[in-house]
Amino acid sequence: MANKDRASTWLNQLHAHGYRLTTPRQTVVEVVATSHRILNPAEVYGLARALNPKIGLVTVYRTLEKLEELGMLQRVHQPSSCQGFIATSPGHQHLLICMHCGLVEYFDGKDEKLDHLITNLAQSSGFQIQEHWLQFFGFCETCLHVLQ
Amino acid sequence: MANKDRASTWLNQLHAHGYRLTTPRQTVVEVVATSHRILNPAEVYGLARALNPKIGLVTVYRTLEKLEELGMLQRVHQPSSCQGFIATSPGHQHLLICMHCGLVEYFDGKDEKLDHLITNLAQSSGFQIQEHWLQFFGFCETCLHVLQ
DNA sequence: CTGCATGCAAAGCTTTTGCAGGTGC
DNA sequence: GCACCTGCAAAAGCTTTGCATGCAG
Repeated sequence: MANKDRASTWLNQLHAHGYRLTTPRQTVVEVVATSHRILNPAEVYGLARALNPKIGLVTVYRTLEKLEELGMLQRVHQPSSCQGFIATSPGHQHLLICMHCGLVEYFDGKDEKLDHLITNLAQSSGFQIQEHWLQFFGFCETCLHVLQ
Repeated sequence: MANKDRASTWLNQLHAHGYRLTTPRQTVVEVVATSHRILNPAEVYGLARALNPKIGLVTVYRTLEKLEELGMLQRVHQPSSCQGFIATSPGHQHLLICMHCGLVEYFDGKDEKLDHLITNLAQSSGFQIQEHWLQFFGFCETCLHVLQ
């Protein structure tokens, strides 16, 4: 799905959940649905203001909150910060994150070995395991060149 | 290693790095070196004050910062918060974390399959992968009973 | 027209910084 | 005794809340 389509899909979903389609919401959705990079609220605000100078930071926070609740956005924790957002991807996807520019690549987490590890861990520890994080951090090709 | 020993080991290491062994530092080390649970700065402060009522929150922050720099403590990100600290464990250890009480179990992350996955990912994405997080979240046996 | 949504301002938290006094070594 | 360390107070960030106005449906 092209990221432009993602924006309109998200707007439809917001509408389907009874939320009004206001200009500020459309702006925030436009920004985050089309981004390949992790964005924090301040970055979203900056990009949104370029499209719609009247938008307020508070609206950005409130819109991100809704998009996260509805499962379109996920919050991403990184070594340097934990207020980043990126579009979710269908299926259980793991992330490969550029520590310099925040570029995200998804990869499929379906892994028998991991399932097996979870079963073993649960058995040996007595924990009931609910979720897991598998994330890789590095530098993307573009940033590798820049950092040389 | 018993956790009591860990506290004195850490104090020795602090001393070896030229840091003075003050009462507030000893208190903070005592608290975090003996904890099996993830603690955030406010929790460390609370526990430290029970041992030494005069201690200041600022000193807690500054001591945690040093212990992290020297590699004795690691910062742990969780779905609910990202300001938790727990003792590091020798070797590359992954974490199993109780989402209710913060109890941590370490398990060895040495995994050929994971190394293989990293190699493949680096190749297909062009990323230079620097680090990864593999963490499991669930409920420990004790909390499972409490939550029933 | 009705009520949800917005944006400003202010409050609330957590974390960091400045500085005078205290204390390991 | 000197330099590092501490704790208070204040500043600095970031996020949330209150409220009057605005606008989607």
